Amino acid sequence: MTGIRDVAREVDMSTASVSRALRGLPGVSPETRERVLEAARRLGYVASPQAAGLASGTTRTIGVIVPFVTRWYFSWIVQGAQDRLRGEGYDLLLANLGGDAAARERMLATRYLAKRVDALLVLALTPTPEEEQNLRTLGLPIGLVGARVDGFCCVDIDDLAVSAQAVDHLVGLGHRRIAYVGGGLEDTLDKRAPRLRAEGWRAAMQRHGLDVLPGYDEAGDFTMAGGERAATRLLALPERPTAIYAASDEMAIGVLRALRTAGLHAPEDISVLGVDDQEMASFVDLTTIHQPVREQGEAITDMVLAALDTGAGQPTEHRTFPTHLVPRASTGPPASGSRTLPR
Amino acid sequence: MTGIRDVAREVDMSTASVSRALRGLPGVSPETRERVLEAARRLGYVASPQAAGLASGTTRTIGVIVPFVTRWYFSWIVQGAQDRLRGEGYDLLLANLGGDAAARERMLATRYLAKRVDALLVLALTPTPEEEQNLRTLGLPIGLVGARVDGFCCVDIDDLAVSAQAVDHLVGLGHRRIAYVGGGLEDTLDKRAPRLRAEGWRAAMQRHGLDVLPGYDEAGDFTMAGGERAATRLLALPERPTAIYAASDEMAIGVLRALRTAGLHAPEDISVLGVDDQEMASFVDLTTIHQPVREQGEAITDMVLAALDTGAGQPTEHRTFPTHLVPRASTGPPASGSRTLPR
DNA sequence: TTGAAAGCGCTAACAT
DNA sequence: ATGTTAGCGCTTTCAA
Repeated sequence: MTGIRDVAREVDMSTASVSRALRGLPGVSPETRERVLEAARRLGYVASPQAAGLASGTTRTIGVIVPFVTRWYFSWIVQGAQDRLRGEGYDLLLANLGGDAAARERMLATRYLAKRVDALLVLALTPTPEEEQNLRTLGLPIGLVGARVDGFCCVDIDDLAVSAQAVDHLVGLGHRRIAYVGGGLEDTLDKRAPRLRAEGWRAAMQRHGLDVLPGYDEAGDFTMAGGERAATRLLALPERPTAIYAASDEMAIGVLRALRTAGLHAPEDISVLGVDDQEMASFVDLTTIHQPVREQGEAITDMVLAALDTGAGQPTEHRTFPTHLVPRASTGPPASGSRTLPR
Repeated sequence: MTGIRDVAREVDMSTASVSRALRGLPGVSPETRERVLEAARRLGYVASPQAAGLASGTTRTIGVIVPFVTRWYFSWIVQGAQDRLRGEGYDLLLANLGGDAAARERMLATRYLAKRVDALLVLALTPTPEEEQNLRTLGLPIGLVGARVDGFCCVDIDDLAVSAQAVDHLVGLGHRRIAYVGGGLEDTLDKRAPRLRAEGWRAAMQRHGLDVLPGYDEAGDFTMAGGERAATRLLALPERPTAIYAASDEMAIGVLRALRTAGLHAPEDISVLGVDDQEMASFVDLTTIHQPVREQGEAITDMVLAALDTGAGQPTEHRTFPTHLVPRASTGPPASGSRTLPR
């Protein structure tokens, strides 16, 4: 494997000068640089990141901690991050927890990543106080997506506003019995968005003077199957909702499926609304709250990269992205006699 | 940042012994090991992978080259890989091309990854002869998913058989005019699966003595939108197909959408069949060919890990996973008078 | 503008 | 069972 010494020998110079030339540092005559670059190219030389890192104290690697790679939201954040990293010369170390709490512990509560990466992106995980303390002592720029903690770069959406947009839309159509499908006990990793969206839904209901009936807050685990089960339970309620607001498109699609199984249709029988606006939503004509996901990944990466550039220790930039309603065919006015509709 | 010397000082031993103790190497008394582990834990010591790698010549990192992270198939392969890596103490370096040919060039045609990873997983990319040559000279165990090249570990499915299963099913239902929706000019990265599935479709048609009518081979770019456009073109054909076989569920769902827009229904008017069997397929009741994706990711990782363990240079294990038809409601017998059905 | 020399924090080979 | 001694392949002073 050709090393910097091979290149140095080739151009008959010291490794120090070769290193300088290759990295574009000042103090190298243009012609020398050209000769070095040419030789390096010819020999197929690539610097060992290990050796370079050991000597310079950097890794040129960004760590990304993600609860699941297979979910739409997370994969698009990663996509956005990599869009920015590509070209900046940073590699991406993917720490995929796969929903595993032990893996979370290893990544967030130890110094495992400290010597591996120059900065850290943490997706949709609000650190516990201990984790927060640990992250702080890592001494790296850290970016949080879908969380908001002082002393870290943060990017998120206003989850309370998301629910307000959803409920306002439904109320505007004439709905009064609006149920919510959100997270559940199983999602041990990301609790913030589900909680805030539930809270926002309750707040909006109250603002409109509407009651939250018993059983109207259901767990959907952020999966299609979970949404389907949740809707099935909602349909069995004595006072059936006229609209179901699900905290993700996946769950909303599950809800639609449950309706169909029950021989019901959206929006004639029940209106359904989701969150995310992924491609599938347009396919099933699902009214949803759009959030810019890829952009959030790009933004957090930019922040962290900037911190790396300026050498500023722990920057504290917070940015909340706007969301908006995308009206489609799954929501409409409640069935006229819905209040007295037989089950 | 605490280093191995801090630990050594703490237990009053040499760094060599501490290193041995920490890595579980033989030649350390049990009580010494315990003392060392305790001290390391107490000090929050984590070995620098850079220094360790530089000294040992390994990186404990596996590189994964993926065309897109946001697509269902790729994210599940990555998930499968990480399932196996977790616990084995390997990190995962994600090289996401994002569909970018320049990024492919940098990852596949240079030595960029040579000093960064111990092994490489390449997803759904058949290397060009030059790339193949380059990969070989990297001297790493290399695993290919969705490709088949001598001298590399390979995992795939039989794409010809996939199409045969699809066509056989449709012919069994009585269809004779079966169109295909596959890749397109745009998918510069992964050409193999689209090509083989197209080939398999033609072969199966021929085997059944059926003609491939003009315009029956459409490009769908492996996206929902592409599938929708392809189906729209197929519906405008003078001799409309009675069945559409799409090479992915995403495209098949796009096809269903086009049907709906045209006021048609599956399977009464036209049967639709996909490939993958992702969660969404069951939701839209799409008949499809199931392939085990996560398992392919696990398998290729196992192979490469085994090569790493045994130190065998370039192993050559090939494994083809079985696929099977999952019949659902999107396929059925052709409309009785379909042959003479007006457009 | 260039070179010499001293590490970076570990592991590995060889002693003891 | 433990310690000593060289590096691994770069970058970074400090000199020239």
